[in-house]
Amino acid sequence: MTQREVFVTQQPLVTPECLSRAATQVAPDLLGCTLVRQFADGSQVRGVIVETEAYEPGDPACHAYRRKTNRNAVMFGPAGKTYVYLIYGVYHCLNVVTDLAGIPSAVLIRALELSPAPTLRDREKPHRVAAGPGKLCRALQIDLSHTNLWLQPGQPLWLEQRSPTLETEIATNSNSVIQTTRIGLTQGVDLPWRWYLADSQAVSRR
DNA sequence: CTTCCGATTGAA
DNA sequence: TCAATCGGAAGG
Repeated sequence: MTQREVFVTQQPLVTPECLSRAATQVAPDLLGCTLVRQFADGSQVRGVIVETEAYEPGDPACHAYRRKTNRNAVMFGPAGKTYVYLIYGVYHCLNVVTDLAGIPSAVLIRALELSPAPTLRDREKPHRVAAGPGKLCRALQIDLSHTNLWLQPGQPLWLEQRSPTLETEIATNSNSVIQTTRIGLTQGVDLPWRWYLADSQAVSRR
């Protein structure tokens, strides 16, 4: 019997320490990292993060801008947890909580390049299936039950660092990352707190 | 309690 | 340009 060994090169995890910095620092650093979704049966769907936005204290667009509520409470806690909310009663959005406890902030994951590309009977182009915060949550079956969870193996979601190849590319080529203003906001529209990988076809919008 | 609204998406 | 659809936040 011929059997081939399959070597899974798993990158180091993105740890709470790494995430315990300003959201505006973490957001660009998450580009190229992999979001892993593991289901109850052990199966996984992975996606490389290609677009992010930062939300910080003093930012009128931040859900924690006014006060601490039941919904945004997790943003006031330590870095490394999920913050999922429902938008327009239709879509869910996934955030990674950042910075020190007491500094409510988070990074919105806006788009993923799924691997392998989904083979759905979908009218959508495969590389666009997770091209948007609502779409990626739909693709990875993320809902309100996934808020306030630690991002670590054993949980439904966790983060892995960039591959050495991508790390080199991003570190070497200053044109590989684009920084612009955020999308869909009614407040804080001028803050340049959105980042995306220039080469990605999964970016929600340019 | 009532009213209003949104860090979206895709169809018209 | 605009509706869908609902949890949460604000106001009375």
